[in-house]
Amino acid sequence: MKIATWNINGVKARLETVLAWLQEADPDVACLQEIKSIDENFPREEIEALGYNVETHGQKSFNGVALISKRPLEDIQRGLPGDDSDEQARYIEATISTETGAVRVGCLYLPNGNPLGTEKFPYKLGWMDRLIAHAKCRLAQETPFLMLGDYNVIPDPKDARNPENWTNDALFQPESRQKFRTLLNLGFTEAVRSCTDAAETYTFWDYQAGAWQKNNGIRIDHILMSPLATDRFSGCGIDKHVRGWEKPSDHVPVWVRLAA
DNA sequence: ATGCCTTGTCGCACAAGA
Repeated sequence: MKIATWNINGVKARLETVLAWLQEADPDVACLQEIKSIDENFPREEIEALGYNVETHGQKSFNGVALISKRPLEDIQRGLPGDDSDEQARYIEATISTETGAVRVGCLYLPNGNPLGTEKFPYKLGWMDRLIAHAKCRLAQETPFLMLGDYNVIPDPKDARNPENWTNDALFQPESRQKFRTLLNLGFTEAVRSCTDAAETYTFWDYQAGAWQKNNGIRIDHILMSPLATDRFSGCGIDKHVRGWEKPSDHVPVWVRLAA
């Protein structure tokens, strides 16, 4: 079973690219972020035509997440618990049943948090606290659980080509990295770093200043697996070549493979 | 560098991203 995550930066502008990638990569489940669409405008028929079920949690203009799966998506949960006043569409979760049991999959778009010194950074940290609380809840349950998405956190200096350029950025603040470690230390395995220690392993390259051509990237899209999910983990990858396609997103897909 | 691109918006410049 192949489960992927990708921040597509706008489903309207990226539909042809998304369809091309789905046909090439053939994931069983895909978590999409930054759909930038309300649910009613999401191009569900085009994706259903490739054999997928589609569930969205969108909003106007910004943010928005979607879960697509060849198998049915059950027990859909929209929004991250812990703050009823939060109107930003950044989380959707569902259960997928397989021949060997169910997996619970959370698709997340963690707040960017920039610029520092505004209300955006405490919103990011508060959202991470809510994610930690929710993850504890899921770890206490029997179903294998994965959280995939755009975490907007550079975990380590080696996860940036030029870490010194990020010292005043919300993605690389000590508080952001600390909370990411707290989340991991609940008992999750981070898929990509469990596969490779290779330097220059990135998932995002800015559109500006030739970042892609210079390989000036960062690694901010992550897949966290609960112990029961990790037991079934058999491999992972980053579809870096997609960044070189026409009209690319600034992020590329990241995926894991689980037994059955 | 408050810059550089890209997307979406009841557009004709601006907000937001990272």
